[in-house]
Amino acid sequence: MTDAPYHHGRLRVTLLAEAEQTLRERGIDALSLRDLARQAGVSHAAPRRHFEDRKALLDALANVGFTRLDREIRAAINSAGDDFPARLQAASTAFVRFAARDAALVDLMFAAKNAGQSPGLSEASERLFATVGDLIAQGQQAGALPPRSPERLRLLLVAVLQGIAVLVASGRAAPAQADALIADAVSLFARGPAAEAR
Amino acid sequence: MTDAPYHHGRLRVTLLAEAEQTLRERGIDALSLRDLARQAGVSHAAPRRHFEDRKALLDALANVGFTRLDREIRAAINSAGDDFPARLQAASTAFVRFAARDAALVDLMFAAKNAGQSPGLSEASERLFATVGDLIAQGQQAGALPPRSPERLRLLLVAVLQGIAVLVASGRAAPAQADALIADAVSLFARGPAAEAR
DNA sequence: ACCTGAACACCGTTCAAGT
DNA sequence: ACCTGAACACCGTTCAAGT
Repeated sequence: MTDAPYHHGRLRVTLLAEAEQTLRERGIDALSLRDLARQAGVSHAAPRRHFEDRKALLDALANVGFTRLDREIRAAINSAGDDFPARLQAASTAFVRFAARDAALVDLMFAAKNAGQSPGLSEASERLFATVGDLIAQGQQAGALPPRSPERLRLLLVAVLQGIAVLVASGRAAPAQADALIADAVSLFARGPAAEAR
Repeated sequence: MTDAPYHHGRLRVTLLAEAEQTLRERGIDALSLRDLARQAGVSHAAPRRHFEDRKALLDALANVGFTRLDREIRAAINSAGDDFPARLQAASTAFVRFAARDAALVDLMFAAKNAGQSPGLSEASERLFATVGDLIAQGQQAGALPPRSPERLRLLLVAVLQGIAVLVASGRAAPAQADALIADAVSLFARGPAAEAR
């Protein structure tokens, strides 16, 4: 919050931080480059230097989202001990918590239009996927998962986690239900439904 | 395509059909009320009679999406015979096919901002959820699913299906991978991973 | 290298008026 | 009941010009 004019790299960081907050509090429709510039006390054409267009800002936001989600999931896994189901549950809970807090950001991160798009974005999402892959590998080493096709297991786990997260983010599953959902997903994944009721 | 002026209910249907096509071919950013009006040969203020604002049009689109997805999944289930895994796979495949064809529409349908919103929208999505619930009930009656907590199983299945669909829609899973994903999900769900490799 | 200010085309929304 | 046309405020994007 210095009074000095925005120079160096300050504006980019400032715009991104403002955008994150606006996205969280008022949704993606309220996100305009001109408004962000106004908030930053800068002319409406200034953001252009740091984000080529609106889409570039959105990509950068999704990027930040993937990086932060990856960090939070890693932290959750690392503080969950050695037990595989416990680690899986910790990762799932971190994902759901993230989705509940930043629902609009999750929309952005998994939007279809970001298919094979910007390399920076796919790089960030691939780091998250790699973290899930590591978790799968650990589960297989611990004998908690079948030893075949880690790639397919990884995709399936990502699908389950993302599916639960979106259900929570869109309000179709209440936070209370989310815990039960996670528990079911974990037991399904780590031991199969056979362990649950057969 | 009559030459008569747009009256009666024709304009609403026309606008919706145009919007569906634009959404599919050019994405949600290309969807503007003014442009739709232009395509329909009508003044830019005319759509207002049928859609109060842009959000109302988007809600209607999501509504159409849920209704159509439900219909396609029902059809797939009904033509898949009596075997539960076969029905589950047919439903999953129909979902993925829908997502691959209408990726942007799927984004819209499961967007976070449609939380507890318009009653019409939640009604349409609940019909889809009910179809999944029926499938779960069939699976339990056939003894292919554990007899407890059908509600939780339903939510979990919706999460898995939606997760796979979004992975496909966003290009993070190739159509070829989607089949393997579905097969894994089906075997995980219908028999547990224990049946796969243990 | 970074930002400003004017300009352009486009948009959503509103409203008095037409048929 | 449904549509038109003008109007308003806002937006993304471009570009010559400033520091």
